[in-house]
Amino acid sequence: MEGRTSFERIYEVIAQIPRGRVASYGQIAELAGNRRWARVVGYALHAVPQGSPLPCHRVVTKEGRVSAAFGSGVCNRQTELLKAEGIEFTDGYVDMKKYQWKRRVF
DNA sequence: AACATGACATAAG
DNA sequence: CCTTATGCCATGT
Repeated sequence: MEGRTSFERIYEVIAQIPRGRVASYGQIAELAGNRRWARVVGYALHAVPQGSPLPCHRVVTKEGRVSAAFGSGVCNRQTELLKAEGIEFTDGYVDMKKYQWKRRVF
């Protein structure tokens, strides 16, 4: 059933990000099915309503930097939230080597 | 229905 | 390191 749109798949992936971990847009896109959906991932997150259980604050750019347009969105304290989860920031960047989420194969 | 915009990533110069 | 170009999908006008 392809009734699921890219958004749905993307939301599924994001919802699976464990606490204390971060994932890049490209990674989510790849896990969702296509690595070129990175842009769609961003748009999907932008379309996420405030009451959504999606940990949108755990989504960062591949550089480990918080997206620029986050201030006007849902979680304007993304960095703070991540810090609260135990993620360390260096000069505003996250150490992706340490904190990038690796999807476990169940 | 067509065009433009947007929370990105990658390749090329 | 920076800029430009391309890919992808949904939304708004």
